[in-house]
Amino acid sequence: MDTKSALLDSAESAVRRKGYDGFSFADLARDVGIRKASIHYHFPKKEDLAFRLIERYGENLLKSLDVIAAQKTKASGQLEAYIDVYRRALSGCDTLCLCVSFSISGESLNKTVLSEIGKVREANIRWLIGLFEKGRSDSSIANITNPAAEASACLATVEGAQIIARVSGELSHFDRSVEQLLSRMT
Amino acid sequence: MDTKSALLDSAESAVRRKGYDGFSFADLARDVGIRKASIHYHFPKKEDLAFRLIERYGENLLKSLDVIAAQKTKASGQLEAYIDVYRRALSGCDTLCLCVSFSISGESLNKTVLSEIGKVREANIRWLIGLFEKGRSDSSIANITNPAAEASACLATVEGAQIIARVSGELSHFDRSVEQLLSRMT
DNA sequence: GTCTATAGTTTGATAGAC
DNA sequence: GTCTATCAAACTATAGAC
Repeated sequence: MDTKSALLDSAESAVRRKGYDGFSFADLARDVGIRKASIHYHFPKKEDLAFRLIERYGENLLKSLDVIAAQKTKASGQLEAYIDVYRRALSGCDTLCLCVSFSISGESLNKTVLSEIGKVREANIRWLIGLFEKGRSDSSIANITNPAAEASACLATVEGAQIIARVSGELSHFDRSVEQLLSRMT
Repeated sequence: MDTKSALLDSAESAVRRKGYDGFSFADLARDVGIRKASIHYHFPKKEDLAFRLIERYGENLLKSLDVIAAQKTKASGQLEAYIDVYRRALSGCDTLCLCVSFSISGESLNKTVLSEIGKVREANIRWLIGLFEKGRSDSSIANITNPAAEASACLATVEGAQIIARVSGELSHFDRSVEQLLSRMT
């Protein structure tokens, strides 16, 4: 594994565990096994690291969504898989999704990073709208009248469910929060 | 206003705007108009401040919920008012609810503080379960089969909706996320 | 690419005068 | 209760050797 990728992996985990203001180059250096000054060769400023983190996160998320769309034919199965992405991202209630973690430290991030977070979220919502439109057509999800509202509510619910599980340390709290959503599948 | 309350007000706003790791005693001192060393007279350690913050937050939340329960007779009206508490807490997409902000910095908080956050959330959920039980009895909210699942989903949704609005800077994103929830009122 | 060395800030916290 | 003065530790970042 190249150092740059190792730094990104370690940083992503740290941000999702502790927030952007909660992790330092010292943590990163210790984790990857180089000196903290060396980090600046790969990412001159902490902001450069932040930008690359959210950019890579967006790329990976889109890939995951593509895989789901390719593997599951029914909307209900796609929704199930989508929720499981957020469930697994908790990894033992230790880490939140990167967007959620970044959202709290908004004042420490520059406009470029914030705008990239917005783009990722929009792509996410767009995919969800497609999902709920499909759910309305194939009738695999009950009571869909407004796919756009469903998409926003769904994203809010899985992100909020992560937060509740994270602070309580109970994965069952995540499951309880999304139970309603899953119960609409036919 | 006594200094201690002024410090708590300033600190609460700061945590909700920037997270626990994102605000410093220097910010606080500047805002309240005393020297940062003086803060330690009121709160010896930053953790003492954090604990009093979440404790006070819990007290205020319970008071708000009591007022809602006293003023609104129908469950639908109470749900509307509940969602509005979280909407107003955003205050121009500048501040999250304290529980959400604290959740991200979990690793910087001691067990006492984390446990208090848990208690506040449990009281919140308990109140919501009562609300949805009432909604099932008075039929002012549609399709309630499981009040406990509804309560967890509702809390997750309003918290997630706050995050989405916060990072996008658009209050309309909050409204879109809770639209689904509000559309079930009769 | 990674290192040592170091600059320059900022952090939470303490001691002691008033 | 609030102040000045100060501390040790942590922080991001840079310069220059290898």
